[in-house]
Amino acid sequence: MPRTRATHAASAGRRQDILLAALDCFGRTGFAATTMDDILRRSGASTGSMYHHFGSKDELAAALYVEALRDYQAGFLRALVPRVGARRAVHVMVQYHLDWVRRYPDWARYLLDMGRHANLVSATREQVAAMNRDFSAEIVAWLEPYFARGELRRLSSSLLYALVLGPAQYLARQWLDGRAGIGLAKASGLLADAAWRALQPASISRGKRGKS
Amino acid sequence: MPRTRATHAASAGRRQDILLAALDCFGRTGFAATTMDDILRRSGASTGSMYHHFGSKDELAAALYVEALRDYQAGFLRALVPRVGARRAVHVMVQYHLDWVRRYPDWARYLLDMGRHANLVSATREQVAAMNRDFSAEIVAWLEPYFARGELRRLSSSLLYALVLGPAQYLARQWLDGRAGIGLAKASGLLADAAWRALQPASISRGKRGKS
Amino acid sequence: MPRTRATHAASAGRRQDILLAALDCFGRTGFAATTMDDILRRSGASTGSMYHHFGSKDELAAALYVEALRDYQAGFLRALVPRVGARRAVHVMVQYHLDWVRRYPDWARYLLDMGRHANLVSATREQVAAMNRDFSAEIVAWLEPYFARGELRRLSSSLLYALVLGPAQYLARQWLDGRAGIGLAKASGLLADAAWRALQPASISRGKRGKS
Amino acid sequence: MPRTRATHAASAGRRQDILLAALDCFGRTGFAATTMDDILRRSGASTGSMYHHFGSKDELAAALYVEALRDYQAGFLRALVPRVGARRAVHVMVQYHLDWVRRYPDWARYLLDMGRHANLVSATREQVAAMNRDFSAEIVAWLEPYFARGELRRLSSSLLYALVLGPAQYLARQWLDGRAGIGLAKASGLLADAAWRALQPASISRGKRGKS
DNA sequence: GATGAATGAGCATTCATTCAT
DNA sequence: CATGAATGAATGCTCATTCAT
Repeated sequence: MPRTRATHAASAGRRQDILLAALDCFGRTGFAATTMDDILRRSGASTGSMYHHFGSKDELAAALYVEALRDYQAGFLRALVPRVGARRAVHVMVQYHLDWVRRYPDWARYLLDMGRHANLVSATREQVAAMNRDFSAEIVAWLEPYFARGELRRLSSSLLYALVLGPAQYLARQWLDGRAGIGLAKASGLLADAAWRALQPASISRGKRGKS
Repeated sequence: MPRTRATHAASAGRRQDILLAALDCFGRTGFAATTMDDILRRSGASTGSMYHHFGSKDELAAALYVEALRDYQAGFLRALVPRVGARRAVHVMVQYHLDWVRRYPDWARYLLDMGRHANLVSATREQVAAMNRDFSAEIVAWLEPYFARGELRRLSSSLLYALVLGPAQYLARQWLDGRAGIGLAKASGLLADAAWRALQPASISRGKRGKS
Repeated sequence: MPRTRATHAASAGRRQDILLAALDCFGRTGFAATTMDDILRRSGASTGSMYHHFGSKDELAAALYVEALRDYQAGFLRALVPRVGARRAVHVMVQYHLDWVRRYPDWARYLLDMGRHANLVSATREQVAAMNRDFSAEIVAWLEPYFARGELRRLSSSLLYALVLGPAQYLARQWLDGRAGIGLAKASGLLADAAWRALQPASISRGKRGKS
Repeated sequence: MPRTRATHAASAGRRQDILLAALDCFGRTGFAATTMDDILRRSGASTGSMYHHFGSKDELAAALYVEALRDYQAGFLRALVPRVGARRAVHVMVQYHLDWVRRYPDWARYLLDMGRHANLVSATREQVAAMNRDFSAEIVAWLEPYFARGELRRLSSSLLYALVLGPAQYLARQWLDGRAGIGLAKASGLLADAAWRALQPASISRGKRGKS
């Protein structure tokens, strides 16, 4: 995960090398189109070594996915400073998201690409589901005061994320593909503001409504 | 939707059969994991026939992509009725998007999945780029009056799409994966409204701003 | 065969077009590596038309082979003017050979390439064998007077051809591959002379012989 | 002859097995008509093993070609004993050639068949060209004294080979196809003598010349 | 832990040939 | 005679994975 080397001892090197090589390859060509050989060559490891550390391509992909997700979520939760205003709260989430993508584009790309069709070994699938559950719960708990006070609309989590992260995600995808005409940092404020508006209690623009 | 241009006789059948079979397979298992044999079996065509109509797996995927994109964009532009209010204009776009996804989930899934890593033959890549360029230009032209009158914020197209379609896209992805806790039709109004709020000229919620 | 068009009526066109296209393709890439489609494209004919005229790829190749062989042999026999001196007789054969190769390089290449592994339909195989038998017989008959008079060594036909045509053939192969440092016409006299020397009755250079 | 360079351990086995199986198959049915599966079955290797050692069918064919050529040329040069009489020198070349064909008919067949249309990977093409260049240079150097003393005609190498090896080559082809009415060993002396005559300085039979 | 030769099922694609129009 | 869509067996090659050293 975002740390580049030497997690504990110096011997974690091989494992980490492989992980990073895989990240690079998957990011470049996608999971399916990447061959174990590609990863082998890029990491400098041997076939045997590779299978010693990761039992299979799927397992490797899963380990990578968990690593990425863990880092993203941990950072996210760390950013959730308590007792800020509602507007600040929304901004924090959007900006963390864009920031993380900007700082770890490879990991972001991977997380985004693997979201669907994730070839997750069933064991990992459950682990990921749990991580997402916990993550979501913590966020909701953090937001609860704002909901309770009516400062933010209480929405189903699907809608909540769609409104808060949807625009950021959309732009992030474009940016990662080199097709966004604007930097993520620059867009950050605007997108955060849009999310903030979206979460305002309902009354805002009703006046202008025609028939619809 | 995705109707073939009915080549000459009524026998556009084979080609279309293959196209639809491919759509189904790609949607189910993804491009890379789908074998030509899967498509063969599902379409009832023979290997030779398949390669007679489409030169390769990539070409087939590209043809499918263009077909999907063409239909999405054509419908989108048809929905852009002129001279409606600004609010209505924004709603139209969001709702068309969600509607299309809801009515053609297979095509939507395919378009979404192929967005990145698109194995597009270089010839097709250019065609797609041109389609997107034209499409974007028409939308911007349609919105121009609203920008001019100051009814909608004039933003770069990246940001514009991020704000308008971002949330819808986010939810659509979840829905297509069966992970959205809500129907697309039901969410439509809310997401459209959020987009509308996002595009309001800047002053709206400034009062509540702290320092940020 | 070496005539370019219109053997009889104007309708022989298609057949001849195909034949020539095949010759060209086989010569370029070899029989096995040439696809029926290559020939189709080059000849402008359609699949059906092609199979109407020639039942199969092998049959086409066989027809071509017979055509080439017939022309080569007919010309050869025509060149065998009677009652010339022994030396002249030998020269005639070598020079005809080189001349034919030089004038019909494509046909020569084909004949040379198909000599081995000839995918000849069994019917054709027999026909070719007969043609060769007759051809050989006529040559031997023509040479008989020289043998009888002791002006040329009487050798088995294998050896005879090896001595007479071997050098010419060797150079012809190189020339057809663009690897001969000399023109065929220029080499003609020298090779013919070598053949003539080779066929002299045995005594010539004995004086110089050591033990061998 | 074609012994592998015995890589390291005694286990050069697999590679050599495949090489020999390929030689056999190519010789039997020709390069194009031989399938990788044929070679697989005959060698007892697995698909993967085969492609581990040789990257492709073409590469395998090229490796085989180089092996054959190397052995032929090395043996040839070894046979060039210095300071023998001119006649003996010519005999040595012709006889080595026929001898090699007789002792390694499979390799000879392959070399002969692959001469044209050689599917040589471009890397190999250059290597082969270099081998031929060097080989030719050594032969010419060896013959130089005879040329200098006027004991042999100084000819371009194309012509030289055509005269010396042409007849032998012609007969060898027939013999390899089972169509020569005579054994190679038996023909050897006669063909060598013909080459010797051919290389004599020009004056020999001029007296008999008519007009020509 | 590391190495790399070996495995073999599976894949995209080719291509001679057939046949309905 | 001509056309070209359709056929499907066969082919070269890939690639995740195993295993002996």
